[in-house]
Amino acid sequence: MATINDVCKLAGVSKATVSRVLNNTGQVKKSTADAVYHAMDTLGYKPNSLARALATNCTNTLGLVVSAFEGAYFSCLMRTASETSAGAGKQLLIMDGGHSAESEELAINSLVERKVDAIILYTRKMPAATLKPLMEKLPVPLIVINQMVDGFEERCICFDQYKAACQATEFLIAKAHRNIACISGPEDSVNSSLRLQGFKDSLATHQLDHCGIYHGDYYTESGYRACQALLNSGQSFSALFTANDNMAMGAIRALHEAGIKVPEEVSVMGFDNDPAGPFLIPSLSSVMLPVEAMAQAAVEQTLLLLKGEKISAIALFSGSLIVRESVDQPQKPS
Amino acid sequence: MATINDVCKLAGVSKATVSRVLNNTGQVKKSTADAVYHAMDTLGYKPNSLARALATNCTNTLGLVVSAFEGAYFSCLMRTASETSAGAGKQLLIMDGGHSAESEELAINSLVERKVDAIILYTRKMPAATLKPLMEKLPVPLIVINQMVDGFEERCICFDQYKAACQATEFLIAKAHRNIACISGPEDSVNSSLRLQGFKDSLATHQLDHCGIYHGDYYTESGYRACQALLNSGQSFSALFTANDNMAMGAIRALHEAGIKVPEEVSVMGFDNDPAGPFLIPSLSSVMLPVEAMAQAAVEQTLLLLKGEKISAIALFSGSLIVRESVDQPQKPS
DNA sequence: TTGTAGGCGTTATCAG
DNA sequence: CTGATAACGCCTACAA
Repeated sequence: MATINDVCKLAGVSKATVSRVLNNTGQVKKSTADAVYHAMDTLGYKPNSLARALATNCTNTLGLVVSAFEGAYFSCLMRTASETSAGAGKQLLIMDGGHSAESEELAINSLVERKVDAIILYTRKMPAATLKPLMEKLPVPLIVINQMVDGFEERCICFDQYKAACQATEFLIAKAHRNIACISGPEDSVNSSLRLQGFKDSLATHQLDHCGIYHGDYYTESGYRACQALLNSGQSFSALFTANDNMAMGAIRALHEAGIKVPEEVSVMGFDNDPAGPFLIPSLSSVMLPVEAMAQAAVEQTLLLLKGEKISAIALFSGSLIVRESVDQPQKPS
Repeated sequence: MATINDVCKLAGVSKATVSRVLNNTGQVKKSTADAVYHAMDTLGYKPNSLARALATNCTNTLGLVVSAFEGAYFSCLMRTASETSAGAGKQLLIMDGGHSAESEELAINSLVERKVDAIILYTRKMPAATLKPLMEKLPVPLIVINQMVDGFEERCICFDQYKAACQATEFLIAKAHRNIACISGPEDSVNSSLRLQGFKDSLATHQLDHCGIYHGDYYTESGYRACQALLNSGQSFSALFTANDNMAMGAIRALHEAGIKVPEEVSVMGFDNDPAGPFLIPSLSSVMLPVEAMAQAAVEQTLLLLKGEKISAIALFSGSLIVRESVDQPQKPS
C-alpha cells in the first residue's frame, strides 16, 4: 500500500503539502496540487484511515447498539441508520445489546474502546437512572432511542408507546369488545411496560377489566405459547391485544389450532406494523411505528451534536393505527 | 483518557515494560508486573485500539457484506457471524452490499479502507469471474459465501442450491403434482438461477413442463404480484414453487384473495425455512438452509486463515425439506 | 529483566 | 504557498 511518503517523493513535495491537497486545507498552488493528484492516482494511494484517526481523534464511525438482529423492526432501524450515516460519510458499527441492561452496557463499552465518535443506543432494559450517569461520564456522546433522560432531552429519541397502546385498545373497545386479553412483552422491558400500562389504563377508563395478561419475549413462539396458556385458562375473550406483530402471529396460529376463527370469534391487534402484516391471513391490524423516521432523527441529531451545533429536543414520535382484517366486531355481544 | 505514558510514570517503568505486561510478551518480574497492573486500574487505563492497530497492522475487525438487513435469513447470518467473531475477540463490521455487483464491490472497498483484517462477502450478484481477480488482488483475505471460485475453494462457503431446489420440486412431483408453476428470484441472482435450474431440471426428468415462471425480488410484495400475474395468465396449476418463504407468503395471500385454497387447490412450497413458517396458516413447507452453520464456518475459516494455519475446502452445505401444511396432494388429478 | 529509540501513516503548528 | 518537525499512542527490535 502506497503511503503519503511515496506520494511526496513522486510529486517532489513535502508530506505537509500532500496532506493539504488531500484535505483541501490551506492554499496550494494549482500546479503543485495537480502534481500531487497525479502522483496519488498513479500510485493508487488511499489514505490510511487508522493513522488519520489517530492523528485527528476522529474515526468517522458511529456505534449503534440494538436489542437484536432479528425482526423487521430492527432491520429497518439498522438499515436506515446505516444509510443515513453513510450519507454523511460515517461508517456504522452495529452491536447486539443482548437481553439485559448489563449486556447493553457491555456493548457500549466495546464501542467506546473501538473509538467510535458517538454511540446510538436503542435500549430495552436501561432505566433512565442508569442512563444518566452513563451519558455524563462517557468520553463520547451517547444518544438514546426509547428512553427519556432528564437533562438530556435533546439526546433522546422516543416513541409514545403509551399513547399508541391506548389508541389500539380504544379501537378494540370502540369495536364493541368488552372482554379483552393481552399478550405483553418482557416484564422488564421499558417499551413493554408502557404498552401494557396503556392497555390497562384504557380499559380502566371504560370501567373494563382485562381477561388475562400473559408475557412473551417478542418472538413468535412466545405469542403462540402465551395464547395457548390463555386458552387453557378458560377465560373467555373476544379480542386480544398483543405487544408486537410476531407474537400476534403466534397467537393467531394458536387460536387457529384451537378451532377459533379470527376475527369472527376473536379479534387480534398487533403492534409494530411488520411488513408481513398485510399478507397474513387474516391480514393483521397493527400500530405503525415510524422506525425509519426515528432512526434517521437519531443519526441526524448525532451528527449535529458532533458538529458542535446546538440541538434541541425532538418531539415524541407517535404511531398510527393500521386497520386490517384481524379486528372486527364481536359476533355475539358478551 | 489515560495513555500508556501515564501508566509508565505511575508505575515507574518504561513504555516497553507496560506494553509487555499488556500483551504477555517477554519476561517481566512479577513485582513490576503487579505494579503495572495496579497503575493501570487506578488510572482506568484502556489501550487505544487505533494506535495499536496502526502499530501492529491488525485491527481485530472482520468485515461482513450482506445483501440486505431485512429478513430472517440475513438476521441469522449477521447474528451468528457477529457472535462467532466476538467469541474470538474480533469485532464485526457489517455493510450492505446492495443489489448489484458494483455495490457489492463498493462495500468491499469501503471495508478495505477501514482496514479490516479480512472480509466475508455474502454475494448475490458477483460471478466467479469477477470474484477471482478480486480475491487475488485485495490486500486482505476475502472469504465468499454463496459462490464457488476456482483455485480458492477453501475460501468459499456454499450451499447446494441446485440440489435443494430439486428436492423441493421432486417432493411436489412425488405428491402427484403435474402442473407446477414457479416464482423465482431476481434473474441475475446466483442463488436464484441455481434454484430455478433445479426446478426446471427436476421437471424435465419427469417429462413435465412448467406452468409459468415469474420473477420476484425476494420480498413478500413481489411474490404477491407475481402470483397475481400467474393467476391472470389463465394457466392452471396445482402447485407453486417459490424461491423463498417471503414470496411464498405473498403468493399465498394472492391465492387467498382469488378464492383459491391452499393446499386443497394449490400447494405452495417455500424456500429458506423462515421462522414464521410454522405459524402461518397454512403452515409453510420449505427447505431449511443451515445458515447458522454456514455463517459460523465462514467466520472460523476466516480466523484460521488469519492465524496462518493451512485450511482445506469445506464441503457443500445441503438443505433439508421441511414438510408442513402448505403442500398436499392435488384434489383432482389433472 | 528492563529501557532506549525508531517506526506505523497522518495531521497540525510553526517558521520561512 | 511550502517545508520541517512534533505530536497521536502503541509496538518492537536492539541494547544494556
